[in-house]
Amino acid sequence: MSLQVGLSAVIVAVVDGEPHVLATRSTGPLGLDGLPFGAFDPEGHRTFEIGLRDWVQAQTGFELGYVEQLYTFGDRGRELPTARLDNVSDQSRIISVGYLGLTPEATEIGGKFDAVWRDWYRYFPWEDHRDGKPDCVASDLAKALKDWSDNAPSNNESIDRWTRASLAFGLDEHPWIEERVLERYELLYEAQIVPESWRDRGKDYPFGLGERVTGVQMRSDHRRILATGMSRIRGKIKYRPVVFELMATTFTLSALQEAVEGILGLQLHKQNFRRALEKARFVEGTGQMEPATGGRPAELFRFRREILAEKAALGVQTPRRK
Amino acid sequence: MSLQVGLSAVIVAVVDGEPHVLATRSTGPLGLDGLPFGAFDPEGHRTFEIGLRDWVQAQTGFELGYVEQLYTFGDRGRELPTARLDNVSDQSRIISVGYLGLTPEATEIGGKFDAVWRDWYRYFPWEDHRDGKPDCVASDLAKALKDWSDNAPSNNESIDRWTRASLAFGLDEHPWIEERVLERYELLYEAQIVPESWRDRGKDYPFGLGERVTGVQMRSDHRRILATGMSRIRGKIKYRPVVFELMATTFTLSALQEAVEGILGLQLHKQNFRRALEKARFVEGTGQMEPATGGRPAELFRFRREILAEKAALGVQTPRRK
DNA sequence: CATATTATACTCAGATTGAGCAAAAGGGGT
DNA sequence: ACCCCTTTTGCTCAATCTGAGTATAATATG
Repeated sequence: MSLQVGLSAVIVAVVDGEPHVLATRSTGPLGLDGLPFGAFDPEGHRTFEIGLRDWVQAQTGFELGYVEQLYTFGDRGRELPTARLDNVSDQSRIISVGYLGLTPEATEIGGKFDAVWRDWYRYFPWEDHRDGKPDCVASDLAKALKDWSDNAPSNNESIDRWTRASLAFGLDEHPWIEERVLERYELLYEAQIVPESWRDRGKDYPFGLGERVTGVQMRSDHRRILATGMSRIRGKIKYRPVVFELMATTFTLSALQEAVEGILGLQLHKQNFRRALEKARFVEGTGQMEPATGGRPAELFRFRREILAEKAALGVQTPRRK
Repeated sequence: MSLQVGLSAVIVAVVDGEPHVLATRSTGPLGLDGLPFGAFDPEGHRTFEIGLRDWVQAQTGFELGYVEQLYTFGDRGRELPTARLDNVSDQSRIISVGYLGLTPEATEIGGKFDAVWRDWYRYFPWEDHRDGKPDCVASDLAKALKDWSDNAPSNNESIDRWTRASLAFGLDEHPWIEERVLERYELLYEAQIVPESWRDRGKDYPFGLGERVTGVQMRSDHRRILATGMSRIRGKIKYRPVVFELMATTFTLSALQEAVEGILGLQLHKQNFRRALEKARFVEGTGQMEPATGGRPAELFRFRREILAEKAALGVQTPRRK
């Protein structure tokens, strides 16, 4: 039997401190959002990455900068029977190679590719802890997960479910671990709290929980791929200076901090964040000032790209506030 | 055009502090070592991981424990024209999904699958820095890389080459960064120091450097996949407690340290290594003793698997000695 | 019973981290 | 001009962690 291979892309940009992803809009019968997705053409492209760049370029008009492979999804169980993916016949498609791309600017999208930038918390409202634990976690999801645990077939299973849920979502005194985005989404999928769980089995979604709680669903397994991308970037930001791929050539330290905070969904301690930046020698001041801060003008900084080569080149530290 | 998808596995075990990988022995006309490799059968297996487990089980008789996806290789440029891969016709093969598997014991291999455990430094002699920088790096490879830099077409290119080489291999005062295994291998490939570079272009290997310096080659791009696996495990060991997947249920702290040292190719500071283990509460003593240490008997410890769930569950810290 | 060998315990200075306070430099209104 | 608000930037301090070294304990060996 033959397989077709698709490429899917999680393309991230930060707009005013809010992380956005490039999403394809509401096509097909179900009218769901999706990620940019295209077939990989082994004739035309020597590598996946070249294929991806070409195809994003052709369809959205902008050039990808930083790109890394995320994961290869080959799980037949997760397929959406009703999905119609461009250029890929459902019969043979099994595999999609996910990529993460980071761009410094959310260029407006033109061309035939009907894509828009969307706040990524639209799909994952429970992931934004910048103003403390959001209500949707603290009450609605906690309750739904509790129900799921209580309705387990055995007592052991019940305990196991609640242990996993409370660890993943930072309930019952457990700390919130921001990079476990995928783990949380998969738990919600397993607990059938998220509409995809029902849709993939051809059933109607029975819950009363709205998008405010469960987030906006995506077609096929795209929300899972997005979760993988978010996990990756949240983890990587701590040990590789990848944030700078999301910034313009110059930026204020506050803007940089807001970008990191947006990605992590957490607030950071300003003074310590800056101290860590200085110690790692990631940035250097340009004499210029940015006056429109609303207070004292801020100096504009630039990323010292040389540091990527120098020594260990660790990531940005993320000292939690409070 | 259709593609075939193969699964390749980097399966690691530590024998007496020496990391080993499962290799397939010298089949085919060239008589090269390779990694276990099999076609992915989308009909028979719902996921890659299930497929991999099944097929390793069937061919070697043992059960994989910890498994994670490494990377998907789809690079046509790296293909070996003369390779003959079992069950996969060369015509259509482009993609292979690499997996990393960790097992606590190097079970002897039986069955039709002609596999052996091999010290992984056999393929990467320059990666073992447990007794300081090895000669093959300090002299032979440094010289070969210097030649490659000097023979660059332009002066800029020459500087760029040497910068990359000295950074990757820790020359000229740069520190050795153990997890950059893949980067180093790819540099040697690019610099045509490694036999694969010539073989893949259908030429004979012209150098006088022996296997003591360039390591033992593998068929197709398997040495690159192995390098990817080594990079992954060397990086991950620091932020996830994966070493324990390589240990039996009980072990002495020295054996644990030797395993980590073997993986990283570095020596660690014993006291500080233990202090870090204690602080993270990764292990707990069983009252039992291991008498055959050659000196004072050592207590046998066990991994506290609960910690995987608890809090952040960081990795083992790796305080360098000297 | 001394010696070699390995395991384990303890100490200490320097660096790093978490947290908070204080001053500086703008804008806007009165 | 002056006060108030806001944001940037500079500085301090205690608690903890890290790197490195020293000392002692428990075996086997000759």
